[in-house]
Amino acid sequence: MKIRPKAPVAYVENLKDFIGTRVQIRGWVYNSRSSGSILFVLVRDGTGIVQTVATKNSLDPDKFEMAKRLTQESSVILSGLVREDQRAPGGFEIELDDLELVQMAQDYPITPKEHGVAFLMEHRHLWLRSSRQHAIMRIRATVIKACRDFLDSQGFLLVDAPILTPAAVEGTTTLFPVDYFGEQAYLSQSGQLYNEATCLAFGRVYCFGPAFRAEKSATRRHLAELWMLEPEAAFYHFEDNLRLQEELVSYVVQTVLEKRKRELEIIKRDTTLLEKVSPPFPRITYDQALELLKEKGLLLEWGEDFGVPHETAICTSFEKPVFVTHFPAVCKAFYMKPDPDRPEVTLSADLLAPEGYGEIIGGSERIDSLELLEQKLRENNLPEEPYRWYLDLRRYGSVPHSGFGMGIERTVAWICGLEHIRESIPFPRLLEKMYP
RNA sequence: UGCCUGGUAGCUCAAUUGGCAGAGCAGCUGGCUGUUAACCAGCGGGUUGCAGGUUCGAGUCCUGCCCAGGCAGCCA
Repeated sequence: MKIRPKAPVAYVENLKDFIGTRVQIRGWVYNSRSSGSILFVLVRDGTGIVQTVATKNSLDPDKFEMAKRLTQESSVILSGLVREDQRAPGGFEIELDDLELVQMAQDYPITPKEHGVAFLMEHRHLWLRSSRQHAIMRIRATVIKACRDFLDSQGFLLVDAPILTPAAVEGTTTLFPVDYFGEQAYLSQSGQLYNEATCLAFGRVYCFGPAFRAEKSATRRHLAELWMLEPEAAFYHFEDNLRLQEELVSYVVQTVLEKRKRELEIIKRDTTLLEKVSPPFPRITYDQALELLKEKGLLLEWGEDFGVPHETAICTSFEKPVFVTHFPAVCKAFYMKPDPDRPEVTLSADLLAPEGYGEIIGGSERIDSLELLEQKLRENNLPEEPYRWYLDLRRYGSVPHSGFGMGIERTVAWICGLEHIRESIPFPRLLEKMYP
């Protein structure tokens, strides 16, 4: 048996820097093909997949025998010479001269053939090892980084909101209750109200974290646990808010197109429409949206909120994301500021992503008048006591301010062209389903 | 919660009018020195979701239940 020196560890994504060098790769067997005296083992190391080739001449006989018996997803540490080879998928190949088995996997459930959604979801912890899921998770990471880079560069400060929030302030049907030292608490649905406090402290802020919705929604665009980016800015009016949104979304999309070209190819995303995402975005008012829907045969009474078919009809009428503005106060939250020229509508806007993806952002200018906010609480039958701190914000140096919440998973689903939101997050929490 | 579709081998599916439950992949054994979801030969693998009913005979028809997927409702 030949004694070989230890080679430096390389990662598949950097192999081009190691052509002609002997390296060590640590990873998992993705697939293998044997042809008697020559053997091809595809190995993934988390950064990519590389084809390794072993022959009876290149590898000791006992290691060659072991290589032949390697099963899918067995963990290995291997070394060999890196070289370019057009016959290898990815263009690089490693000629094996050493191989160490870490653990032999047995009967890996996800085979290289097709599988149904239910089976894959049941094995989500293993499904994440596939190329497609790798591509989506890398794009998700880029979306999040782009959001933060953009806001940081615009002078926004990351100030996080609490996840555990005190007893019922609004209806409790859509909240997850938790026991908080014997007191009833709830998982946060949104950081928005706390953002208003930090925005009056720091000027321009955002929070980024999970939000929890206990709604009985079992659709392809709902999650019980989702991640939200929520900027809030003092002295921002309605118009400033929309401009920030279209600049943010455009930056995120263009960054993904630039940095995740390969991943978009792996998931076969047609990027024609994504390339058009740049400011300004088209805008229609709620009233105009009703007209548009009427033309398409979808009748809606003034004051009714859109259902999924309505959102789909509106967003497929535009090539870019579209703002629907000035929603009736009756179908929006109590804190949204009424339009001074027309108090029955609010200075609110939803941003609908194209290609049928629908709402990815909801936002508004907030009520800054103490009297009006107190009146809205009464109109909505909300108790004043839990809102004492929130009312304080209008008592001590109140200013016009605006903000919005962007759903990360819906944004990722749109950018990746996913059929269902469940692929946009590592471990989706769907209606009454929490495994794995 | 309602409607629609489905549940057959570890996975993806087939099984004509109610008439012997089958294929590919995965696994195992063997073969092959450039494979590309490799290929070739062979082997093992089944409570047809569960319970009941109709029938000489049920994977197939009927009833109930369970589970899954899709659509909708709901949805700061």
